Amino acid sequence: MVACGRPYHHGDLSRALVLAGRRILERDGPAALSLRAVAREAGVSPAAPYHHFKDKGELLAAVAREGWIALGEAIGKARFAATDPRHALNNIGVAYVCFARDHPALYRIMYDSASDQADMPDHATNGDSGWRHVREALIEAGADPADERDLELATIAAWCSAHGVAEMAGFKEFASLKNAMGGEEAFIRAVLSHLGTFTHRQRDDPAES
Amino acid sequence: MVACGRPYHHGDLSRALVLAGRRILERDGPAALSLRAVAREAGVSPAAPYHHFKDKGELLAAVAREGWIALGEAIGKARFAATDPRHALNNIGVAYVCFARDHPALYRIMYDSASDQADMPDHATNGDSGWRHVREALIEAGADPADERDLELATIAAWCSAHGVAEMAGFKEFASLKNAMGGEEAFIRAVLSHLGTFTHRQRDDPAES
DNA sequence: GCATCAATCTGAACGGCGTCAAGATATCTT
DNA sequence: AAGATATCTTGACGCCGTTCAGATTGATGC
Repeated sequence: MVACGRPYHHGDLSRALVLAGRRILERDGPAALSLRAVAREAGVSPAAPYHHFKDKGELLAAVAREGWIALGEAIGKARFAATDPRHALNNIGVAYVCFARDHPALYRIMYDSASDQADMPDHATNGDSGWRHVREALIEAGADPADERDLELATIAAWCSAHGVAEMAGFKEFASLKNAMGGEEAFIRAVLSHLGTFTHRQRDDPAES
Repeated sequence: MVACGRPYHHGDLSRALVLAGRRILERDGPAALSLRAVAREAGVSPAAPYHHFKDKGELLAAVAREGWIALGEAIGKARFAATDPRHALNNIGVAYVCFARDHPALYRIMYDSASDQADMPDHATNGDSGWRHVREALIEAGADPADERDLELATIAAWCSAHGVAEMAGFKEFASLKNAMGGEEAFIRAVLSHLGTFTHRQRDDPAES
C-alpha cells in the first residue's frame, strides 16, 4: 500500500520525467524541450508521459515548479545573508537576476508556464516562497505592515522590476556597458539601484550573495 | 486576372505575409502563429514565404518590428500628452503597460523575437523610438545629460521595470486588488509609483513609502 | 517581337512534433 | 490464485518547419 520507492513498472516515472526535462533544459535549451525528447531522455515511449500528465503543458508546469522552489530558496538565502535589512532587498534583487542568468532556460519555462495559466503558480506566492521573502524584507526595511494594500503593491513592484531586469540583462546590447563597469554583477546592481525598491546601495563594501 | 498594379506574381507578398501574421496574432493568439498558417492566410503555398524570409524566425521578427514601431509611437504620444515633464515619465510607464495589455500576442512576439537574437531590435533603440523618448523624458525630468553612463543605466532601469510590470500585470492573482483599487489603470499607476524611475525622486533619498 | 534569365511560386516530400486509441504487461487487491 | 487496475508500447493521425525540383511569371537584351 505504501510503495514509496519504485512502485510500478518503470519506477517513479513522473519524477523521472521532470528530472529528464530539467536535464534537457540545461543541456539543450528551452527549444529542445519537447514531450517526445523528455520521454526519450527518460527511456520510455512518447505516449508514456500521458499517464502522469494531462498534456505537455502540465509536464512543463511540473518542471517549472521546481524552478520556483529553487528561486525561492535563492532569494531566502540572499535575504538572510545580509545583516542589515537595508541590504537584504538589494541582495534579493541581485540574487533574483543572477538566478535568471544562471538558469536561463528554466527561468523562461517558469514564466511561459505561468503566463499560459495567466497566473503565477502557488509556489511563487505561498509558503516559504520568494514572494514572501520579498514581502517580509520590505517590512524589515521599513514598510508599514498595517497598510496591507500598499505592502502588496510594493511587493508586486519589486518583483515585477526584478523580473524585467532579469529578462533584459542578458541582451548583447548592454555588453559594452557591462564591460565598462567591470562586470555583470556591477551592472545589475547599478540598474537595480535606479529602482526605488532596491535603492539601498552605497558604495561601501563588496557584496555577498 | 485582376492585376491591381502589383509588381510580381502575387504582389508584395512580403508585406502581405506580415499583415497576415498580425491578423492571425490578434485573432488566434501567438500559439496559432505558424509559418504554414501565415501562408494559408495569405493564400500561398507553405513554401512561398521562404523566398522572402530566411526562416520562420525572420518572419516573426518582421511582425515584431511593426510592434516596436507601434510601441514607440504610443510612448511618444504619451510623453507629449503631458504638460509637466514630471508627469511625462509617469504617462510613458502607463502607456507602455497598456500597450502590452491591449496587444498581448504582439507584445509576446516582440520579446520572443528579441530574446532569440539576444538583443533588442534596432527599432527599439534607434531613431524615433520608444527608447529615445524615455531617455529624453528622463533628461527633461532632471537627469544629468552629461553623465552618459548614469543616463543609460536610468533608461535601462525604466524600460526593464516597465517591461516587468507589463508582463505580470495581467496575472489573475491581482484581479481582486485591481478591483479594490477601482480599475486596472489605477493599479498600474500605483505599481509604477513604487518604482523610482516613474516618480520624481532623488538619487540619495531614503526609501519612499 | 522574341528568346533568355532571374525572380517567384507550387507540389511533394522528409523528419519531428503533440496527441490519441488499442493492446500488451506488470502491479495491487482480495 | 485470479481478477482488477494502473502502467507502458505500438501505431497512427494531422500539423509543423524546411528543402528541392520544377512550373510560372516579370523583366531584360536583341
